[in-house]
Amino acid sequence: MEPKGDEREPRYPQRTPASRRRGVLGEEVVDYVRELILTGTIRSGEKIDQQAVSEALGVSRSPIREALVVLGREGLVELIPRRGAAVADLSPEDIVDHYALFGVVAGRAAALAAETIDEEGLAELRKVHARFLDAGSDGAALGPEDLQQLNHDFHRIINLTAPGRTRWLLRHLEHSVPSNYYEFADGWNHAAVEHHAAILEAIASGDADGARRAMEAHLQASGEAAAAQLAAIGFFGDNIRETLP
Amino acid sequence: MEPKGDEREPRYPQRTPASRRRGVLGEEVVDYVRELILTGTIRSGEKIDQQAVSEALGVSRSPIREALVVLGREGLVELIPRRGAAVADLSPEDIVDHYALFGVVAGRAAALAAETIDEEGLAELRKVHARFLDAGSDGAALGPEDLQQLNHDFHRIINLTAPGRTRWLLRHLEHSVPSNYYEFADGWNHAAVEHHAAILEAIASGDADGARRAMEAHLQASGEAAAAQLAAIGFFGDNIRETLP
DNA sequence: GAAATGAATAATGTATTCAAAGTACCTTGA
DNA sequence: TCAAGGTACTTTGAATACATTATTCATTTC
Repeated sequence: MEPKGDEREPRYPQRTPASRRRGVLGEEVVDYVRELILTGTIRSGEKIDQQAVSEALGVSRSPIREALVVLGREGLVELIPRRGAAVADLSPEDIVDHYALFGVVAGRAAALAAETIDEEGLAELRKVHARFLDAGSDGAALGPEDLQQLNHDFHRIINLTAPGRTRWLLRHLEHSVPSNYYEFADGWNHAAVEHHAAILEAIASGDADGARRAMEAHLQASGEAAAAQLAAIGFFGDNIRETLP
Repeated sequence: MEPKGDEREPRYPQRTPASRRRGVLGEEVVDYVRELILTGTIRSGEKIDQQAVSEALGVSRSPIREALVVLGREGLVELIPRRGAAVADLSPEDIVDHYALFGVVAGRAAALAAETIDEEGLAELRKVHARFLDAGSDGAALGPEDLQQLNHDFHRIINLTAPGRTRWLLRHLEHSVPSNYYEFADGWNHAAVEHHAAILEAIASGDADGARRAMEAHLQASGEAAAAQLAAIGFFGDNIRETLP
């Protein structure tokens, strides 16, 4: 049977943001659509209906269009003039590649950190890492989002030593890709702790090249974890058959 | 005296593209404004009036807004909700940093090229480089835009060996920054030839790490050239005093 | 019965309109 | 003279309207 349903299939989860602050509606829409994509709610190649999104969010098509253009630039959405927008057809290799790029850029930031970080920053880095370590061993029962936050803090402290443009690029590379490993990958927690330890050690001892390599390795592993997670939630659409024997 | 003139000051050079292909007006506007910024026509911090651009190009404000959002994401324009858009306040250090990032990403591509390039690609690379070399020595009188093109081809051949996402990022990093060194920097032609020679040699001999380092060095030098050029055209606005003794 | 053509329908890109917020200017009072 | 406050004008962001192009579906023809 086919649920012909209403006028328009409610393909997009309705959402009415609490604070509808005028002037940044486009940003809200970007986040909304990005989440739909990264959670596998809409799949690779699937078309994105402007009016449907517009109705789901209760805003006009203008902010929707802005958002789609932005996501097009991010590479998460493919825009074909006069034919509309579709979720970009990214392969697992693309995700791994993305993280490799993330790695070389974050590696550069780590190398800079090894050379320029001050005592205060280093102390903070150790503190965050210690809490991260505790969580892994036994103690405090930290949820996935806590680990998420600690991981984020760790990287942020390092990246703060980098020049503005580098931080800017890192932000962009981070956003257009899933960031919730800790809910999924099982051994990830343990692996991440080890990676962070290596990065911290290299930075603390002023070993720029070591810090770079450790960070690159960390993000390469992250890339594989991310690709696996995306595959698990069906992100890769039909291509999933390509990744399974 | 103040030329109060018409209703609105024609601050922006008028332009009515020959082929006004419907469906990509936003892109045209992006290119138009980007050029205004990178040529120093509008300076750091200067406000960008939507209606003025709209009138200059003869299109409505809708595509203008889309374009400004895109340029905001590129980091060339700063968007403040409800207050409008202004040319981003980039410093010479930001430009150098941008090229350093360009360098690590292009370096990765060069390293991959050293490992994976085939005979055909290598032959083409040599061919392009040979023409580049000729231009430097004596022979064919090549204009700046020819050199520009040869330089672009050289890098494109290398980047073609890289995965899709890497090429995507390289495209973006390239676009948001000036690319017409050859009209400006005097010794640049000579320097670029040497850099390219080193890169080519490393790639040809399969020396991935050497190719990476050579490419990074090349783009670091490019960054300094670009910063100097931008300073020369007054890109940095008032901050230019910072760069002069 | 299948392919092709054409009208009806839907969706896109751009223009226009409208309300809210910002800016500038002018008055007024100390 | 200068500061504070209010009013008029601009400009922005979002919504709506419109024209054009895709797409769909039925009809026709081979």
